[in-house]
Amino acid sequence: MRARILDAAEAQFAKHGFDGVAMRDVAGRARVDAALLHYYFGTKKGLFDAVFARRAAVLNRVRIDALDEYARRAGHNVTVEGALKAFTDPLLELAALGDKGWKNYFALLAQVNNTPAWGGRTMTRYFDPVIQRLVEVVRVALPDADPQDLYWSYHFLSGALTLVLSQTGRLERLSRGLCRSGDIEAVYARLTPFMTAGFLAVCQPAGARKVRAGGAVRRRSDGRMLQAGRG
Amino acid sequence: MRARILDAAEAQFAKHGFDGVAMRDVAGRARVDAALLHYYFGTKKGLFDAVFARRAAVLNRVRIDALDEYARRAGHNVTVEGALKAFTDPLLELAALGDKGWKNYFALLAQVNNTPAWGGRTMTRYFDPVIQRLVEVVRVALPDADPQDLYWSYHFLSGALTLVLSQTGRLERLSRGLCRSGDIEAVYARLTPFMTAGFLAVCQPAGARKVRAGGAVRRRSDGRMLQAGRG
DNA sequence: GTCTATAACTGGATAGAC
DNA sequence: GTCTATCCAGTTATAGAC
Repeated sequence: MRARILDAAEAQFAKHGFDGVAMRDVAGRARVDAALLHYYFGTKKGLFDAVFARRAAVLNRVRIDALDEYARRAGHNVTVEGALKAFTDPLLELAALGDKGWKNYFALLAQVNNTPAWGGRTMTRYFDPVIQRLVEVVRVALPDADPQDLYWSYHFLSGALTLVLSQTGRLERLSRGLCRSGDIEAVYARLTPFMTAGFLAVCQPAGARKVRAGGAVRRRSDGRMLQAGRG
Repeated sequence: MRARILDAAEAQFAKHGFDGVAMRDVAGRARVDAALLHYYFGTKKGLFDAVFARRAAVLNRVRIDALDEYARRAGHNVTVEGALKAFTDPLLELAALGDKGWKNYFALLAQVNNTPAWGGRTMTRYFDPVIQRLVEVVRVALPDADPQDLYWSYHFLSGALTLVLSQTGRLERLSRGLCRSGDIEAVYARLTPFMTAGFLAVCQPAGARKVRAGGAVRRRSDGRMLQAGRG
């Protein structure tokens, strides 16, 4: 019963946000009486928090496990790519299950992650430990990286990942049907390579960085970029 | 008067989203009578659309101009980095002005971009032309790139860019004050290098791609990734 | 634990005076 | 163009029967 309410609330909050959802709607979709929601969860905010916390716990466990497992197996041979895969793959696997609940939850995360009023606080409260663990593991691969570069790089990854899972239909429209945003296989094939290259470009100290052909970048001492070659 | 209402509405919608804002609040902050909002904009949705459209027009003009200008000057020597800079720099410059209005607007964009119910449609309606132009210009640098790879890469960029501008305070908290999300100089220094590397890693056809040391990736025919070396 | 009824309030929107 | 007054639909939340 509790679960049915949480499922319905999750779907509605994911689609319309906290303020766009009426307790009545949730009760109707869950096919329970409206007063029950208050009996179980007290307030609307209580219901929302319960929705948010339920899968956060699961998500954090599988990701922390994946990161620990990867760090243990890789030892000193940790790579940026391996660390990022350990962080994102468990999430993509859940998204690929076809489970409506997880898809809704990820769409909810995308909204919260971009909600100025309280989104930052909420994401911090629930997800900081796993992200700090990710940064730790990446640091094994890039021991000389500037922490600021690592955090900014993660921030870029976070934005991309949440938008990918946000189910807005944006990509379909933009690509005129060429890409489907629910196509997790397509994300698997591209997200980690993209992000790995990004992390390396930003976080690898200048001395250790290989200069690549075409569009090589070099960091100046003040942190601004200079474009090498023809601009 | 219209402008004062739009400014107040922009700030409120940016912070709390469409459903989190009351017309009364907007009227109060704009210090005008509540009935005036309906006189000028008809409905709440009419007000929201006016807010959204106002700066979209400005943003589209400066970005299209920057892309055209860059394509003209670079000719056949277009680089991915140059194209991405032409696309993002005008936006970052507006964000760096210190103008509260633009900051609010970008936070609003971040929310809309991640709103499942109608965000995709809205972003498409207002911003598709400039993005198609970006893809066109990037294609001059990567003529053999698969369009799907380009659209996915843009999707990643879009998510990162909107989160960066979303003003949630997330980055501050995560980095324990080491980074400030409003620090546009820091974004300048990192966003383009990160995204350029990502685009090249994903969109450069395998034949033309240099294999990099450490964490090299190869695409299989089915699009899945294989990690080279120790995983 | 569950449902009925309703309190208490806030929301968008409008009619009509000036 | 602007403001007063108000309508009324929809909201969260609770009291109390069963």
